[in-house]
Amino acid sequence: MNTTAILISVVIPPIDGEYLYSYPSQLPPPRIGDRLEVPFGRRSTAAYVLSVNSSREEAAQSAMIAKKVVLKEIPSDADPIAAFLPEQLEFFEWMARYHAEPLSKILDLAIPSFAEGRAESIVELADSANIGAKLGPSQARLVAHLQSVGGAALLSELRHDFKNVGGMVKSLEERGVLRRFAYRTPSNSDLQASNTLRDAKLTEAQLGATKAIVHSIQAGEFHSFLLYGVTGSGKTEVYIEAIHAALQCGKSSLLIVPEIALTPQLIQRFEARLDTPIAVLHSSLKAKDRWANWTRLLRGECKIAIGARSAIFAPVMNLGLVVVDEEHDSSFKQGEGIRYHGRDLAIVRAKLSRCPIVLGSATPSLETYHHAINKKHTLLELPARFFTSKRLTYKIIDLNKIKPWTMPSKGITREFLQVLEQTLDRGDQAFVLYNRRGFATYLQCSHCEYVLECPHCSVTLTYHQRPNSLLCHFCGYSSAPLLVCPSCKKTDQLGAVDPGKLEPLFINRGAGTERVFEELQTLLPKARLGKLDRDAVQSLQDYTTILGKVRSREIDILVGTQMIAKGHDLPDVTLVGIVDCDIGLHVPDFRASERVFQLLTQASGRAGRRDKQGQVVLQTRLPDHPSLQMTAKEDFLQFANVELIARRDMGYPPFKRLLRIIVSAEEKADARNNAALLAQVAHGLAGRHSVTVLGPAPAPIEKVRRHWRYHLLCKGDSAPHLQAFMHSVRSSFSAGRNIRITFDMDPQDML
DNA sequence: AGCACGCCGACT
DNA sequence: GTCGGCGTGCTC
Repeated sequence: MNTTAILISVVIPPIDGEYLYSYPSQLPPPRIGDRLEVPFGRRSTAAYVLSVNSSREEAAQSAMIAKKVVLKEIPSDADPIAAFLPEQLEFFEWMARYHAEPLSKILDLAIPSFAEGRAESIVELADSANIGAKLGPSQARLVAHLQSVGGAALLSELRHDFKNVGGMVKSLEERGVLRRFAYRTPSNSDLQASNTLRDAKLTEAQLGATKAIVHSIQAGEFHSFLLYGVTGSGKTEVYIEAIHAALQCGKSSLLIVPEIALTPQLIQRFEARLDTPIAVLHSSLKAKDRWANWTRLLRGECKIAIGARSAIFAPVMNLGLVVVDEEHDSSFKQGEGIRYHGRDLAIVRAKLSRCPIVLGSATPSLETYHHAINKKHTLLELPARFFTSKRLTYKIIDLNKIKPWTMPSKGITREFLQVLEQTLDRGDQAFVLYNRRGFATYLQCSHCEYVLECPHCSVTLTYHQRPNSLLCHFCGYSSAPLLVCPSCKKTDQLGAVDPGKLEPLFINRGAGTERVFEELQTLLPKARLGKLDRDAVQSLQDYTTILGKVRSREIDILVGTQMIAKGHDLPDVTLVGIVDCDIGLHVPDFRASERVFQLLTQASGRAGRRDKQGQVVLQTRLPDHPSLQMTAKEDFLQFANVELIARRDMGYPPFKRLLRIIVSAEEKADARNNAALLAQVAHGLAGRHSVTVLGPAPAPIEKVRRHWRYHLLCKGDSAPHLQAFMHSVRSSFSAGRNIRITFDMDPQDML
């Protein structure tokens, strides 16, 4: 045996456990955090180096020898590339434990794919001539699925819904039924330059906040701050000053913002004020650029990283400060796969890096606020509106007291319309919020009253005029408008006989932004309307463009979903009208009130910046609801206190921690039975971990992408309790092959 | 996750 | 008979 051989220990995504290899001693040894190809089974696969030639390897090797396992040697053309920093390993390991996932999967999630290699495959149906080929049942299902989604799909997406995809695609490809080719990420044009921002003088409050943060940076200790300040109170200035101070200590900073806020303007503002390169980690950057920025951080060429949720994994060296802006934003929680929370991970990262973290918000999450009250976070307040001392005026319109026939249109009351007209007459602009896309929320058969549902999900199909189609907002399924009712088989006669006389078969129920847009166009024909929602915004570029049109006054009224609630300083917008404040209040979710309050408050903040008097119109059928009342009183504290009492009484966060376990399967009975079995195991383990288990119950949205879902809700007094419990459940329950079990630690919604 | 091996049902 | 479905187990 070669005594000079180097031993390395690696993890191999997505497999659990560490694997030991010998490394050619003539090569320079790899380093912790390197990524390299290793022979594994009869193939070669990517691996991440966890440790090199330590006593750990020696011990592991003895165990291997006892088991008569011969270590494989890494080929001598191995080309290890740095992928993460050794100092990040502790953080990744923490995350692996917290979510009870293999470390290798965490690394795979955290580290961007390399520019070269590993191209995603797109699978496309070949010409219909070949589809007549004999197919097995699952192959037929795959082909049918492809047909239903327009003939092509990403291989990785198919993996989601089918098992043994690789094998099936291979054999179907050989038979000419399918084609497979490399998918190239559509390129996103680079950030465009704009004028720089002037320096702003700090207010007393800003100075005080900055001082506290800088103190912790200099001391090199963990400290968490809640920077509480309304829109325009100048939180960004505090971030910039703190980052600047970190730079002067020779330390780096990491800034996490909601995806939608990651605009060129934001980056420019930081670049203009901090004379140092910034690594932007943007999910829609070209893979090559993303990797380039990642590498700049790895090499220490950049000392500042700005990005959305996943930027929390950025290899920022010698971290001195972490900032999470709009801390309450729900986009920090990953909704699929490993459901991590960017904000919570940011706190962990700061703790492990011994540096301060700043959580900024005008409407803090109740978790964060609660921790601030209990002195876990230090509260830093920026009280004054930076640009104006004028408060907003709020007008609550109680729709219960208004006769529908007195309304100028279905959604807009006379009073709201008047205010809109006055605003336009003054030469000002308005935002109109309607937090739902499309034209009609659902379509109902006029004959049998059947409501159209997505064939894959248990949600209604939304009618969109542009393009003229039915759309599932959950899975993205779309179809042309139906002319035959699937339930009573009656045919839509409209247009066929006498267009003037007949009613359409399906009646539009409920509204969306398209509908509100149309109503406003009819009511205010002279106004120039714009629309801002997911349908209008395909990329961040579109988002910036539309807001730019508002700024340049090409748009008088902007209609949109929650997207309009976050935005920039638009001085001439003096009216924000919320067509229906109650959307989102009736969903079966304990965070509903909190989210609605945040939405209403953030939207209101768009009105009347600078020196103009701003107005907010709130149309509602629940005029006494705290979410609405406290928005109108601008009283976050009272809202938080009311809501926190309810949370405590109900045993919800922040007083208890939650773990949601979702069991899903294509067959409803499979999902139900396995959920019941899992529940038995969970109930059995609950007591000894001081966890209580509720359920199983069907998930509020029972079916998603053809999979039926049941869930369990587990409550624990502390995260470690729940974590231990989750590990036990994981190891003592193995579900059937076609059953998927998802563990959602700290779930943000229960749908 | 792949990819083997290995076992059962409906076609030449 | 055998092709091809999918269950089980291993990969340093």
